[in-house]
Amino acid sequence: MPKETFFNLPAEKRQRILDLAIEEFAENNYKNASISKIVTQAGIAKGSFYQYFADKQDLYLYLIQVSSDEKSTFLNQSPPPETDNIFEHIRWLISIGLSFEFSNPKMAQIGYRAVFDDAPLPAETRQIIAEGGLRFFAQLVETGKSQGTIAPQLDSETVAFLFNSVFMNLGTYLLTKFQVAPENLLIDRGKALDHSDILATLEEVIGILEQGLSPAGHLK
Amino acid sequence: MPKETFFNLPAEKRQRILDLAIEEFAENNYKNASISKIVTQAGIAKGSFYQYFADKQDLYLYLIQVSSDEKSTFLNQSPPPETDNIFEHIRWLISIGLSFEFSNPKMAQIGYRAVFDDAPLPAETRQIIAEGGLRFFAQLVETGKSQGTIAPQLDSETVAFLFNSVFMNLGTYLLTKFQVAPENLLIDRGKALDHSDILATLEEVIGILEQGLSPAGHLK
DNA sequence: TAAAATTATGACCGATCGGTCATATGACCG
DNA sequence: CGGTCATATGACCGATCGGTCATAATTTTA
Repeated sequence: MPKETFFNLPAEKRQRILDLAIEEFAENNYKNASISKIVTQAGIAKGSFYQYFADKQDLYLYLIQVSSDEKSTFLNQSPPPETDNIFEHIRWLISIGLSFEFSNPKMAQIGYRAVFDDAPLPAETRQIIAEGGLRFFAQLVETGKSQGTIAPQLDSETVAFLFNSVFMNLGTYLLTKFQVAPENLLIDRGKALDHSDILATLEEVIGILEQGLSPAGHLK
Repeated sequence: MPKETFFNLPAEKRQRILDLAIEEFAENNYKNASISKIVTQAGIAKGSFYQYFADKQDLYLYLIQVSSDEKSTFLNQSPPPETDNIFEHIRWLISIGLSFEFSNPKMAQIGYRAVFDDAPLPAETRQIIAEGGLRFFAQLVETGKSQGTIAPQLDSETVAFLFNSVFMNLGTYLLTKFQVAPENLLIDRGKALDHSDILATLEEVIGILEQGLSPAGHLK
């Protein structure tokens, strides 16, 4: 947690530091992200930074939290679908996740790094994040099996891995495929996904998985 | 390319340096991989290293080449299947790729990093590697469409992305899922994939994709 | 064996890093 | 005004990095 001094800062200055920190940690892994660079670009003294944060990790964990909070607000903006079909549920989840990634690509990037990097997360937190994706999808798969939308003889863990692999990179893929400029995102905050071509691609991917996992074809 | 001095070294010493370098670059990205650490562990003077290699990048590019050569020998060890079905072809390709990854996990890791890291590859080389996976799969998808094994209305680029995402991480997933110990790999060099449970999982993943992409269910 | 060529060495360099600290600045209060 | 207290500063520290170079040790050649 940042020190009180940081929160006493003029909002503009505080935000400038935060923005530069987000950019630095989005572009570099934990070790390579440079405090020196942040303070130089922010136009503050090195010593000032350490009046705001205990150390590098303090800043990093704060960024993780800010990023997580931001994503939560996205999830609360639109209600979950009422259907029981897990693929409907995934459609909803992923499209919200994409909205977040499209309007906060840097924050999303920090989140990804948190999973794969050498980041100094508390062991507990790291475990939760790392297994979170797989566990979460594994749970969905179980539900899908009991609904009859996923072939029961498939290995749940493997299917969860499949989901995880695909959706992990989908945001970045769509960003490059449709050449979405960051400016457009900030304006449309949360509405960027209204582009029908993006949604169509998402639909295609989920459709392939839905058909591939359906019990119909897996009658050995 | 290493200097002649490096190749004049006693084979044992040369290999020791190479092994430590492979380990260092497998565990760290380019910037964090430390020459100082390598020479310390190898028991040679810093200056000696620079008698063998022009600089850090020289060593790195050599590792990439060694890794690439090693994988080539794997591909030449077993002949491609005679079938025209691209899923058969993928089965063959991926199982060979897994053989390589299972018996040379560190080299494979260096290859992955080459795609995602900030590695100082010649722009040309980087482009080839980065787009290689996608382009390659996209070509396969086109073939699959003309064979009638992939629904023609699907976006080839998106399907290629799907393949790429899944197979990119499959090796690591299988390594952890089946807790394969590195020692076993080195002994069985290339035979590690004989474990039927591993092959069964690979089969499951390809089966899901094959069914998901088949034209049968995509009749809109 | 003496000269020449090759290889090995580690102190040293400048740059960068995260982090510290004595000191300066300036706002607020009595 | 004087005093207090939060904030700002940047020189400085030790560690690590990639890379250099004069010199020493060793091997090869004549």
